Amino acid sequence: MTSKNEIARILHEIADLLELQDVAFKPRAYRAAARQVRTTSKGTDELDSLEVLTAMDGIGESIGKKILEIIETGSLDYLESLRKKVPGTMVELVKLNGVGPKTAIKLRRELGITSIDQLENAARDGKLRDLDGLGKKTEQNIIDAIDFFRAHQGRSITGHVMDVVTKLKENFSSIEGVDDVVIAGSYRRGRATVGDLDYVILSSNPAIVNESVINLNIVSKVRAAGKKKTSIIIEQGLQVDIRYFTLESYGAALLYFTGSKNHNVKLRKVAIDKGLKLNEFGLHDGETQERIAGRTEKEVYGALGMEWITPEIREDRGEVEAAMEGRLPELVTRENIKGMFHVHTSWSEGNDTIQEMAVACRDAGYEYVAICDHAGSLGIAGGLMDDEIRDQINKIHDVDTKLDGITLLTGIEANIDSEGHLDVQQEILDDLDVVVASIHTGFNQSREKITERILTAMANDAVTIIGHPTGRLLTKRDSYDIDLDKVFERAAGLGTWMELNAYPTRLDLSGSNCMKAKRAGCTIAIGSDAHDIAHLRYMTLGIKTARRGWLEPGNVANTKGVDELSL
DNA sequence: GCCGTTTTCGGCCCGACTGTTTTCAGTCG
Ligand SMILES: Nc1nc2c(ncn2[C@H]2C[C@H](O)[C@@H](COP(=O)(O)OP(=O)(O)OP(=O)(O)O)O2)c(=O)[nH]1
Ligand SMILES: [Mg+2]
Ligand SMILES: [Mg+2]
Ligand SMILES: [Zn+2]
Repeated sequence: MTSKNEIARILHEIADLLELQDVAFKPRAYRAAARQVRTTSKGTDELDSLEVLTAMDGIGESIGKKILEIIETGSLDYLESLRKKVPGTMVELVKLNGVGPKTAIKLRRELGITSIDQLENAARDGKLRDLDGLGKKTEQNIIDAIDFFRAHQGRSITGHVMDVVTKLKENFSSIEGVDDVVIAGSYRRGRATVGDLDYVILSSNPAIVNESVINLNIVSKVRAAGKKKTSIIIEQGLQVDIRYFTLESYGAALLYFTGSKNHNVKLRKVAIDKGLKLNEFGLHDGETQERIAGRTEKEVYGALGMEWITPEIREDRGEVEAAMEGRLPELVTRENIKGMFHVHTSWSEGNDTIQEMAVACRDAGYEYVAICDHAGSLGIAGGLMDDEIRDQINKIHDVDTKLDGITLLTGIEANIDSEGHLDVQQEILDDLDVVVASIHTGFNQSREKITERILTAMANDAVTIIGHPTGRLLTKRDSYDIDLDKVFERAAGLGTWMELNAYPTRLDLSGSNCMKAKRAGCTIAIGSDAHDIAHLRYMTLGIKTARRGWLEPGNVANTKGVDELSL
């Protein structure tokens, strides 16, 4: 059976191909439908009737029937016919900065160009400058865009840019005439990866400030620089977008630049329905254009009839409706987090001793920490063999007795083998407080097989947490193929916790998967997976991800006190 | 292609910057 992700991928591809034929509005409709399919809490097997499908927002008769065809036959005639009309490589073209659907279509029509390689040859041969609407500058811009695309494509891991974000803020703040600097965009929303960094700068003299900004020595390229916004490239090809605003617009500006785009569009529709107009300068009367709100985000939301919405959930996934009806959830916060699961020490491949890790957790304000080093029977490098785990249990008890102010829990990160069994003696597992069971091998097994491995692992009473349940490594490796709906349902029944692994390259479960897990009735344990005390700070990413999944304190195991854990 | 407590047809968010153009299209945020 075709998975929801695969159906969504097909709908996306249709949108891309339609866009490259200059079809209006349909691409948006297909993308909206794809989003619905990807995020629905219904299982694929429930999507087998037109009634169910068309009941979903953004899915009508036409797309509904196409989804049915995909589910029933595994393919889609409409997609095949589109693929015949538009070469697949053409979607590369619009990934280039400055090249959109109109240009791509023109390039194909006038010069037969359908790939980046062909475009590069034509540009270097000076063939683009004579096209209607293009010129020498555009030709050079396209050459630059191709170079840039090849050198640095892709998004950045949020945990890896945290220091850059702080440094930039300091840089901008120290410029004469800058009154405030706020990081907005996907970073403020707490996404696991960011496409760029977006800053709102408060200033009554943007012209002078902008001059200083583009002359900072961190700037490697100025993409665009105008009176109200500027876009620069800094180290490693990271793009930084800046918008300048004044106080009366500051809230509306933050709202706009924090996004998401879908959230913005939804708010603007709400405004229209009320006879108003929302832009980044404020909320305005539709007729007189008089400003109604704009100084703070709260003021704008309020004037639209809503409570203030926390940035992490501004994704148009029901938060606008919830805010209008006054039923926004109270999301988990750092203050709610009492304990730390899943840290590594020098006993396996961590950098710090049990004692050092425990002290760092205590000083960070946690009441307990579960030491969960790698088990090694499956050949995991640096992992502990059974006798070493026994020794470590004694050591952990030892440190726990001697150290005040924090409780140490014994634990292990055991490996789920290709049959779903764990690579640690059952007797030991039964003794441990916290058993994290993770898949570290056999990623290429079938969806059925991998799902079955996890279900088998969960059937083991000793297992507390399923570690990084999808196995994704951000920007490196996709998740293995797994039926999460099934896993969540079983986990909810058994009381097994799902990990939200807070390590920057994982953040697994993702926010949207946390949301599904919550709806299924699961408890989520935020695991730091720290291999060094310096990694403990990444818990903030884990908490933001949990908030993105609409998790409330009651959904998160770490909010329990050590006596309430019932391990 | 989807949608509708003002609509079943006619909208679909709104604005800044660039490069090309003699008044604005295209792209991007
Ligand atoms: N109203 C409106 N706002 C937009 C649009 N595109 C972007 N924005 C706003 C919302 C975005 O969060 C914000 C920054 O744009 P970005 O392209 O940097 O997106 P964002 O940071 O959300 O994601 P990213 O990780 O950078 O890909 O600008 C748009 O088409 N319409
Ligand atoms: Mg951004
Ligand atoms: Mg941006
Ligand atoms: Zn692991």
